[in-house]
Amino acid sequence: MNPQVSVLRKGRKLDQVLAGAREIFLRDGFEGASVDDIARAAGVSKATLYSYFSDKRQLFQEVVQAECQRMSTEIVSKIDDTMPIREALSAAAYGLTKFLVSDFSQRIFRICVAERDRFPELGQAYYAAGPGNGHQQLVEHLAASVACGELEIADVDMAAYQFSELCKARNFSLACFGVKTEFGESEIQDVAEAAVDMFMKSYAPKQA
Amino acid sequence: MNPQVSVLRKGRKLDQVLAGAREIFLRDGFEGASVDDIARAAGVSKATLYSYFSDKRQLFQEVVQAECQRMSTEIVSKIDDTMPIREALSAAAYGLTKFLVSDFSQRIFRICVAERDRFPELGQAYYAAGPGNGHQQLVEHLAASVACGELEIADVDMAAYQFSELCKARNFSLACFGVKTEFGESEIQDVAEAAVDMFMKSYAPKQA
DNA sequence: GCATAACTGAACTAATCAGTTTATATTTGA
DNA sequence: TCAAATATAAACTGATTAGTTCAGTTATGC
Repeated sequence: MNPQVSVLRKGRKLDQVLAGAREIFLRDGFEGASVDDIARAAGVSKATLYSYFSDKRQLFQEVVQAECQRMSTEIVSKIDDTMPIREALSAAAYGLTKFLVSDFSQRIFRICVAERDRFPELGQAYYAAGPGNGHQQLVEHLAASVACGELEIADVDMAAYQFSELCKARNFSLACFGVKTEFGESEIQDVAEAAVDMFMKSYAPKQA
Repeated sequence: MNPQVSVLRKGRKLDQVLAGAREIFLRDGFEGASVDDIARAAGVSKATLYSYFSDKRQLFQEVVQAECQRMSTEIVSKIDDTMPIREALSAAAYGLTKFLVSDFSQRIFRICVAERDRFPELGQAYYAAGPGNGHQQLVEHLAASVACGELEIADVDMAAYQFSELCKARNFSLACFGVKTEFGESEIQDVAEAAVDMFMKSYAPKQA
């Protein structure tokens, strides 16, 4: 709703603190990050840091919330309504497949998963801003394509889940478990194309 | 290779220690678990614990390795060759969909992801014993079905990845992020059926 | 230029936790 | 039965870290 709702003290170094915290939390996670490290990375004294935030927890939440907002707006800004469905899906599949194995996305994912017990609301907020949001967008596009006869889908909601899940085929698990961390263009394209192929074979009306 | 290769001192309380460690690590993760807690849960003194294991790390590795073996043999034991492909896939899809959102599987997954930096080889071992192993099994089955004309698949490897990924649709992400933790039978069945439907539409030859 | 708010650095507290030590007790097996 | 192996409880070390305090410094607005 309101992007700047936080009631943080204003002050010269607030942005520095947030930037430093973002860097260290993203690198080390919540438990792994030490407040001294954050203060050092931010170029700020610990006392200053604690004048903005009541504790480590609050600082962490503020950082992750900001990241969620960043991502959410970035994802939404990339949607294109004018293409025919296959092209639109190809573009979406490629973007998603690539994003899912990116270092940034993997780090955020790991933090959310790792801190699920300590911050139950964190994963939920991330889900809503990221995957949940994307899912909604996709459902709307699919429904529109069904309405104009481009697609034939009994359960649009499930189809949307399947689509995004297909973009995780092979690469995502490998990345999650650290079996493979770098992916070439073709490894991303292959998965994206296979996802679109499968999706279209299932849900595009056959011209008999 | 060798299931009992570990060179641990033998002694009366070894099994107790492992059981206690399993319980606490599974509950609290590596960093979250305290050795005192483990000793208490095992009904053993800390000194005894440290007479078996040189440090917390080694104890953790031993526990996770044992869990991987347990799971791997359990999964392999459930495979059935005699069914027609659609039924076999339905059975596999249901089993996998259910397993993926189980408390146990989610906990192991979270630990592997959370401790990726501290134990890079942990996620890799788990992947090999679990998802990787399952993938191999599936590839073989699919290849056999292709050979006898039941299926028509250009890229069997990719198809297998797609199949197991489809079983994660909707539920898995929700569980991962803690948005939803309990799933009813029908929520599992729906996903499994949708996975098989999509898979068959893509890869079962049309009887024209 | 000066009062005020913001910031610094460094030392300090209090808690947690991995791993060790020691003196004592229990189990086992021969 | 007795000696060796194994286990115990509890106190201790040493390291790390969140959060506080405070005397002194720097920047800002008026």
